[in-house]
Amino acid sequence: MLDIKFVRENPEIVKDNIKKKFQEHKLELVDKVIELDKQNRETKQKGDELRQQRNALSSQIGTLMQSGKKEEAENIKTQVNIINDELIATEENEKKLAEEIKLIMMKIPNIIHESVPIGKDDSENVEVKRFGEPIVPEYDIPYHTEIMESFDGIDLDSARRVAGNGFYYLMGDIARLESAVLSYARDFMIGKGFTYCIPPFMIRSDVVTGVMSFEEMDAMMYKIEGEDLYLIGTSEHSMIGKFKDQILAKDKLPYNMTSFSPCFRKEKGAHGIEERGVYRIHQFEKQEMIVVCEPKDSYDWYNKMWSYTVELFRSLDIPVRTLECCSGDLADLKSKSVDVEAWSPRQKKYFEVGSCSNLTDAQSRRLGIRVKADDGNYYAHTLNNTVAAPPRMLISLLENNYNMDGSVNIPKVLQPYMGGLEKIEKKNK
RNA sequence: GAAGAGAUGGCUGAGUGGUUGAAAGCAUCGGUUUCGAAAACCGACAUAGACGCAAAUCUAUCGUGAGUUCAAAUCUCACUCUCUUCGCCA
Repeated sequence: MLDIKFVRENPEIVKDNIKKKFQEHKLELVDKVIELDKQNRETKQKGDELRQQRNALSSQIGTLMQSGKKEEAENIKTQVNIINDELIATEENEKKLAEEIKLIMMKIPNIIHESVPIGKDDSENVEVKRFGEPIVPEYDIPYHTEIMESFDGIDLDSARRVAGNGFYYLMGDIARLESAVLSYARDFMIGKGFTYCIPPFMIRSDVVTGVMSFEEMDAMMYKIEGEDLYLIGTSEHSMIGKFKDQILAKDKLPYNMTSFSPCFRKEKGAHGIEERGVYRIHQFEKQEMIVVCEPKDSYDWYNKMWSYTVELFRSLDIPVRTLECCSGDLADLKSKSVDVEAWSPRQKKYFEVGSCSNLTDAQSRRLGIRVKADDGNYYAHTLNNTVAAPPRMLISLLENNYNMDGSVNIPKVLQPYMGGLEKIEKKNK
């Protein structure tokens, strides 16, 4: 969400930004919201004047009543009643205008960073850099669920019976590997100075609408029946919600946190063949990183954050690349975003395992996350990035460490979390 | 889950219908004093919005939302949260 003042004063910048994002249908919203804002301020002004009159007359009544001049007081009361009638209509108008403005402001996208490449959709995202050699072995690599099944590590059939499609039972070494990845990722981030945090896995609707759009909410969030609670789609939701309506002390910034949570997603809509297995599911676990910082520092953090994910994957010997999100593919709240993609030697291409975003002050304005300053408070900047989402990470881990005999090597750094196990062997059945 | 008590500015805390945006204290900042500091004294000290070069002014906000009233921190209702007691439970 942009500052209405900024929109009022820089309509051309806002419109250019909308064009860069190929959302021409939203261009009209800019002039519309400026007009509504004008009306709103006029209406507010009128309301303020009426309220002023009422307040002045009311205090007169007080004085008159005390000195026992009942008749005069009654006279003024009727005057106030006339003002109040007018005020009711004005206040209704104020409310209506404020709602309309907010609705439009939520649709106007955040100003993208000047470095963001211009493009229509994800096909125009730009590869920035590759880390590690993408190796394709001379032998075939099976589909990740097949590898897991060969270790008796997954039971999708039972999961379907128990919870339906989009859930899994992980078992044995695979389940342990998932935990190992999470623990390793957690410790990795603690080593980078981040504070480990386990947040609530459910949040109230006011937090939900603060952190995402209605469309996203409908497509992602599970609601708890009979309660004003939703299952989080990512720990970012409860982690950023933690700061809702807070005025933060300057010397407490930055808040850099790494949080663990299960993530619940409806995943409305159809998906392709490559999204079978554990690639896209209704429930998965994730280690996340969240930063709330001074506006001037947000791009430093942005660069640090994605590079931490790259470093983590490289420490597991998984080749990765970074893919810059182009203007058209960038979510409205984001100023800049980069995907970290891991190499899949089976598909012979990279696939998304993490996403790092700087939302600048768009999210904090929406949620009221401010920084206390002597000369007026201002909005903090918020960023989020995936450290590791184990189900997807397992895919890349299994594929990149798969041996011809069907065994999978455990990367050195994970071995302590696996009780020293160096290799997962195929179960002969 | 049941009953009771409560929610006021950065903090403590007064305030039960009418110059109360809110006493007092603490903290913080500026000044006087001092060689310097402490103490003392004087002063400043919420947020958001409108208008304006600025100063000033006006409006809203005492957990949230609604209601009663000419007028609400103060009365009514709902919700949220906190505390106490009981119950239940990892």
